[in-house]
Amino acid sequence: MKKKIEQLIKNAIFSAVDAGELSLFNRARDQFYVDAAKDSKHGDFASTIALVIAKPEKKSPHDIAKIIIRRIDDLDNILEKIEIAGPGFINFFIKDIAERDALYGVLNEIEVQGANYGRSDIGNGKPVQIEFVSANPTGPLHIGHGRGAAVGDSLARLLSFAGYDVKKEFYINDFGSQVESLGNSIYARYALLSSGRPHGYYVSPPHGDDFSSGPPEDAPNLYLGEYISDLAQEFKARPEFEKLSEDEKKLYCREEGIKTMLRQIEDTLSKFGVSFDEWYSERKLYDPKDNLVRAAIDELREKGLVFEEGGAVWLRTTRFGDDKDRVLIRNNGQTTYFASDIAYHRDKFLRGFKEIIDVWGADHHGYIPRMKAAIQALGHNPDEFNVLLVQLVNLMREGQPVKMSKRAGTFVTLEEVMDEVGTDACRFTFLLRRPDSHLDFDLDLVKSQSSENPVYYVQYAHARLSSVFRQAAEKGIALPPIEQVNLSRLSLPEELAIIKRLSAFPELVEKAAEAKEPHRLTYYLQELAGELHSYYFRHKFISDDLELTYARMYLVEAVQQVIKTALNLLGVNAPGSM
RNA sequence: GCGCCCGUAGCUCAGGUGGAUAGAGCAACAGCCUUCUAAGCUGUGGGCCGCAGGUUCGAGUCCUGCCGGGCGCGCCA
Repeated sequence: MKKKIEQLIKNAIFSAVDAGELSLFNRARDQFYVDAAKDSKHGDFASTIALVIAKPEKKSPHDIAKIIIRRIDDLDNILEKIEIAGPGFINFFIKDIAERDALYGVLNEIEVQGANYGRSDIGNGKPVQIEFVSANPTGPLHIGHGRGAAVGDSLARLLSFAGYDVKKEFYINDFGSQVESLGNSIYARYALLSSGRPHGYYVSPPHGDDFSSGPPEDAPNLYLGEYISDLAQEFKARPEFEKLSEDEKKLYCREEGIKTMLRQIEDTLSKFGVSFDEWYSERKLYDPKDNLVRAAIDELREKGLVFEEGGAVWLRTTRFGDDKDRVLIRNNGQTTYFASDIAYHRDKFLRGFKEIIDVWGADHHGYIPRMKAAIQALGHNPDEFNVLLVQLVNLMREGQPVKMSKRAGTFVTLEEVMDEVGTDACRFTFLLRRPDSHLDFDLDLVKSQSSENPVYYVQYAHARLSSVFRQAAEKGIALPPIEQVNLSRLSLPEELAIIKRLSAFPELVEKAAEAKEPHRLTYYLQELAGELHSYYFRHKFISDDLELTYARMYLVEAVQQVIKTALNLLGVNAPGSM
């Protein structure tokens, strides 16, 4: 219906241009600023086109509106009337019959397309890669990773539904000092276990088992979490481990530590409903046979963007808007994290992705300019590389923030949070707000208020409808094919309003995908669920009036389908009963 | 000091790329289970959109300055 209105305006403008009443300027435009009117006094659809083009046309909006209206050719006879209102809004009133026919058509569409209703091809098969979580394999995932996982995974689902060819990737930082520390930490614990200290503490902490005051002074770079001593004890129990030399044991601690942590991370994410197409190891970038870091630096060098100073090798990122130039190779010969990242992102493009999305913690935002600069230095359009910032989560308990430090070993893991509040509530809560807004996640609140949690409100709508269908089945109601159902029995304002909302779903998907904002879906879901609950309370769906019953069954079936589809895009379950 | 993000109801936040009278949940108060699930529904109150200018037909939305909060500014990752 909206498309039809747009077409009418377009034709009217073109006709006016041909007649010389409007300038050619507007022919180039493909937007006609049509929107569903918020207030029914303003009709069904409203266009601001006259206001928008008033300036370049050098005419008053009112005059332009008059010209357009005069030239609108309502071939399908769908318009009741057109009005000019306010400063120059053009309000379209659709004939009742025409509007209702269009709405019933939506129910048909949903019935036919099922789970594919809302699917779009705006992505046009464009290969997009989205990298998220990418936590260091030096400890368990925490709640911040959970938020990144929920946002990244949901965005991937959304983009895929909108027609993009999406691949999800996890970047493993298994090279450099972080994993070195992991290995050392485990080995140190092991050494202490072997020296007869039963708990394997590196030093005796001043307050018993409590590391919340920070790492011991004589071992500032060690991870102190309980999982470290767990790993040490686990390795110590392995026969193959005890046979190794001390040097080999250190290596073993690092390598097996990484492996074990990665396995844990993968398990947690899988439990969270998140899987990846690719786990990309940083070590791969240093593979001697095709040293990608060297290749990346060489490429940049050939472009004359690399220079040496103070014994270090630099990239001239200031050429592309960065504050200062950045080091690629330190004067001790070691490459920087930045160098790895450049090689990694270069490889992403080499693998054929046309757009790259990175989901980062907001505390890394200062890193964006240099990365954008690097992308340009490699000869790419900076728009092909987008960073989505996810604000860190404040984990609360009883209204008090839970202080967490990986080093000190005091943190609540994502796994624990999931077990406490449930994965559905967890994911939905993360997607309730814009990713870049701060989020207080109070465990006790989410737990105790679980019955008032928006996720249950939405899921309940779905479950409730399942229950209705069970009732209908019990009563022996067999739904005839939709062509044989008199949908025009759906005439209540709330029924038409619900269908209208259903009809808005495909556009919502497209807009949310374009804006990369999955949280719009959660808002839509709450609104739709609200309308459904209200409708349910006021009207019986199953009644002696079979014709009406059939029509309503198709309506609520469509509602259930859209709820299910949208929940699925969020990675949240749509239960049949609760 | 410089840079980025944020400031909307008592609280937590939406506000679709500038549109008509700024919304929702929670909290508060008053009601609704002989009815397909009360994890639900109905109603009420609540606002200087941080402040001050600017851009234009029109600003919560865009620009500038200030105030207040968060984060970042390494040859760390």
